[in-house]
Order: sequence, then structure tokens, then C-alpha cells
Amino acid sequence: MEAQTQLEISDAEWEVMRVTWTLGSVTSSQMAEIMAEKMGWKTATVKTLLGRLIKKGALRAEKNGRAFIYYPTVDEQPSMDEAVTTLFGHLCQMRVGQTLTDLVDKLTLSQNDIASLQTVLAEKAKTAPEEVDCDCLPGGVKC
Amino acid sequence: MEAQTQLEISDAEWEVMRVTWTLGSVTSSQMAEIMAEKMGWKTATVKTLLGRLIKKGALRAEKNGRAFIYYPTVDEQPSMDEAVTTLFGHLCQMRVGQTLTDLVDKLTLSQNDIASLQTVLAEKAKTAPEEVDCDCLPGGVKC
DNA sequence: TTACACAGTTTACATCCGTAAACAAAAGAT
DNA sequence: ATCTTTTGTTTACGGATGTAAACTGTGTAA
Repeated sequence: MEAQTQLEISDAEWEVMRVTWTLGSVTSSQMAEIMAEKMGWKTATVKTLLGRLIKKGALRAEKNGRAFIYYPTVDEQPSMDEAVTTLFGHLCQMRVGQTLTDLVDKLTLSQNDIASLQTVLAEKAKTAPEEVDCDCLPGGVKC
Repeated sequence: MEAQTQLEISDAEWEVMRVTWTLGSVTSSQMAEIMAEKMGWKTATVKTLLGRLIKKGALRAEKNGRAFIYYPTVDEQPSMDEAVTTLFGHLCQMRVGQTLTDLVDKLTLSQNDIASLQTVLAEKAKTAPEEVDCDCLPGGVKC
């Protein structure tokens, strides 16, 4: 079967997904209220985004009387992982390390997050190469 | 003065920037040749992208006889940092730690990259909170 | 000088995105 | 049995993007 074609969720749509993921399920009126406060969007805008997410298959709607209740059809963590992995995949591999360091320096991480990262890093250190080459030019041209 | 308004560089444009950053300067014919191999793009496509990047101010063109030589006007590392920071800023803050861990697990990092990360993490651990709250809903609603 | 080959500039064009208004159907209020 | 409110569907519309062809000016080879 076809592996779920990378559903492209746009920035605005992503905000709708975040709320849905957090609440587990939402009605459009609920979402409209939340987005009005969080993003300053009109109800019409929210309706459009919900519709597009349904069409893209990122949300599922279950009829409940007059209206629908919306549920996410994709999980949050995998979606986040994919978004991040895709971005890093488009960056110069020689510089992802520095980029990551700069990022970690700015982010707020919990004690547990830090511990997990340290564990993963310690493990990676065992087999990490001395250096990573730039991959911005085709055919492994010197950089 | 106006702080350089976040120049939005699209995915396709980003590929052109990577090559320019790596080479320091390029002619359009050079870029066309490289992108034909790396991305399978027609010369016309490359011309369009170079033009758009000039217009956006990400590249600068210096006349050299009949043609131009293109130079980046923004640096690579800051651009990468910004792209990454922006993405993470749109993710549930409660989950960025896990996301980062998943990412690091997949990336290829050099020994030095790992060492740098470990240093930053050790420092952060000193003041890191026990946990980070979800910020997907407005007004700090419970999650 | 004359025609050719590059390099840059314009135009093209379908699709996606952000942001909504307009319209329609159905449920509830009177 | 209507009028109104709620909720979903259709239409809108300018700008960004990916992808490129067409047009133009000008050194260059003949």
C-alpha cells in the first residue's frame, strides 16, 4: 500500500493541529474561540483551515448532532520529528552540529530532557566521526 | 535603522544559497551547471531563483564583463540558526526536548559537535526547570 | 559588420497559503 | 410554521512558490 504521502501541513494549519493534539478532540466553535484569542483569527479562517486539514487527512470529523467533532489522525510527536528532520535534512550537514548547539543554548529544556540528550550523545560519541563533510555541492565536490 | 526584515528564503531558493555560501561566489552559468546536476533544474529555473534572491536581498550581484558574479549578503550559520529557531518556536514547548533527542539520535555529528553539545547541556542543567509546560493553548490553559 | 551565443529580464502559470466573506442546510426558538 | 442561529461548504483574492519559456541586449566569432 501507499505510505501516507507526506501530508504537508502549513504554518497556519499547524497551529490548528497543536490545539487539536492538546485537547484530543474539538468542535469548530471551540477551535474558533481558541484561535480568536491565540491568533486573532476570524471564525471563517478557522473553518477554512479545519476544512483543509480534513481534506489533507490530518484531521478526521465525526458527526455529533448538528456539528462535527474533530480528531487528529496523525500523532504529534511523529509529526514534530518529521518536520524537524526534514528541515535539518536541507541544511549543510557540516554545520548541523553548530546549529544544534546554538539551538540548545536558546531552548528551555527540562532536567529530564537534558538527561535524555546526554544519554543519546554519550552513546553517539562512541561511533561519531572526527568530522562531517559539507554536502552542499553535488558529487561530493571539495568544499 | 531597520533591522533586516526576516528575508523569507523558500526551499528552492535555499538550495541556491547553500551553493553560493559554499563557493563564496558564483556565476549564473556555474550555478546552472551545479543545479542541473544536484536538482535537475533547467537553466531558466536557476535564473529565476537567482533573480528572486537578488530582489529579496539575500544575494548581491557584481558586474563582471557581460555577466555578473553573485555573492551572498547574509551569512550561512545565522541563517541556519534562524530557520531552526523559527521552526522550534512553532512547536509545543513541552515536546521540544523529546523532539531534539529524536533528532540528535538520527543526525551524524562529529566528535567536536558532540563535545560542544555536552558542554552546553551541562551548563544548562544547572538552571534547567524540572519540567516545561505545553504552550499550545492560549492563556496558559492546563494541558 | 553580421549573425550567434550567453546572460539577464519579463512573462507564464498552476498550486499553495493566509485570510475571509458569502451561501446553504439544519436545528432550535417563538 | 417561520425566523434565527449555528455550522459546514463554496467562492474569493492577492501574494508566494516551483518551474520554466520567451524576449532582449551585447560581446564574440566569422
